[in-house]
Amino acid sequence: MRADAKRNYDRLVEAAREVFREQGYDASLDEVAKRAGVGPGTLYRHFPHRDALLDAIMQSWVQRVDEAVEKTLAFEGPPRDLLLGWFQEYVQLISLHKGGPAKITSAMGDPESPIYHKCQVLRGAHDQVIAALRERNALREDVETLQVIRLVGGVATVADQSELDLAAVRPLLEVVADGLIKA
Amino acid sequence: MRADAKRNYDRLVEAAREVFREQGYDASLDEVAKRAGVGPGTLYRHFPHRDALLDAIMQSWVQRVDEAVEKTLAFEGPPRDLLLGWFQEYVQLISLHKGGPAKITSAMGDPESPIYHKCQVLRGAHDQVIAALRERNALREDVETLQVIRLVGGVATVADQSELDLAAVRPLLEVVADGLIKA
DNA sequence: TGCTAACCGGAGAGTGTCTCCGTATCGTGG
DNA sequence: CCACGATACGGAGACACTCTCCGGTTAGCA
Repeated sequence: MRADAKRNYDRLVEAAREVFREQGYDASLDEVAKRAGVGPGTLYRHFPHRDALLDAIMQSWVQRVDEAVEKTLAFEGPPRDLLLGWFQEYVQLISLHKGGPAKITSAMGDPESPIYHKCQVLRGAHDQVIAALRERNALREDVETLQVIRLVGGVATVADQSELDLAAVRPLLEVVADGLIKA
Repeated sequence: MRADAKRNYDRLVEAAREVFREQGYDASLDEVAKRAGVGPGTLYRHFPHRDALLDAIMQSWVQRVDEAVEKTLAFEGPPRDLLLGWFQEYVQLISLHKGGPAKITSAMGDPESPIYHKCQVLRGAHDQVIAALRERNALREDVETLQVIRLVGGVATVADQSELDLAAVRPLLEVVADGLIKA
């Protein structure tokens, strides 16, 4: 890759991160190009479609996801609180910009999605947390990872679209957690 | 209202119902106008924005919602099954076309939304079902109607966006119901 | 039948997406 | 150090969608 190409690539990712955070995932891509100081042609050569840009942005997630999992697994309290804590981390992770939760949650179960592979990191994270709870025999037996992801993703999506704050989201997550924890 | 105006109004609503069902709530409004056999100007005079069209479409809901509530309240079995049955009715009601669940769920808590008042019918329906369960002392005390709506709306939204069938949605609703029913 | 308020619908401005291709730049091999 | 080919740049523009404005038309009443 030529030096100028790499420079523009990096600028575009950075600009996209900014614009998406400010205006949501529906923001104009020309705006992204403009802010990166390049023409639209350059943007579309590097990133054939919107999702490719999202994919690049999500690179930096991996580390943060790992940290969140580690923190969760180190938790010593009751299983319900562990699960609840993880849910809150997860909701924050996927709520980086407007439209994110919906995008990610639906990509999670769609191997055709351009960001499917990135989402598998999140799925693996869930697997680890769920496995830890199973070890303590705290979880209902018939639930699958994908179901948990969809439940929490649903809450995050609603929260995103209704612009709910953490205080409003928490009781929703509690209900989900209570429904998952063994009675 | 002049006869020709009413005729066009009705045609537009019917066309919108068709187009939204086929292509989702994001479909082109010019397409709706074309299918109704009128110009875009006529469409936008009758319906200043997309939501106004949705509002008109939702007119026919009221009756169906009432029927669903009645059916639910007549149910004699255990509270969990009553709640689950209602959830399924509700998800079907708001999943008339792609994008519907998200739209409705976020409008539910936003008095500024053009379809807010229509949504209050749905809210009233939830209130009735929840009141019935409270009477049986079957529900957790600290939950509010809006929270229940958001939880089920979240599941419906995810189902809509991931194109899940009823079989995939049911276990998700079960978790929510279990989290709401008194232990 | 004739009048007028109400309605119709197409042209077009504004915005966003995405492509094509002439031009500019990089970086290597001579 | 320079020249040249490969690579990348970016703006013009085709296309799609939303929404408005206004000249022409029509319904319905007197």
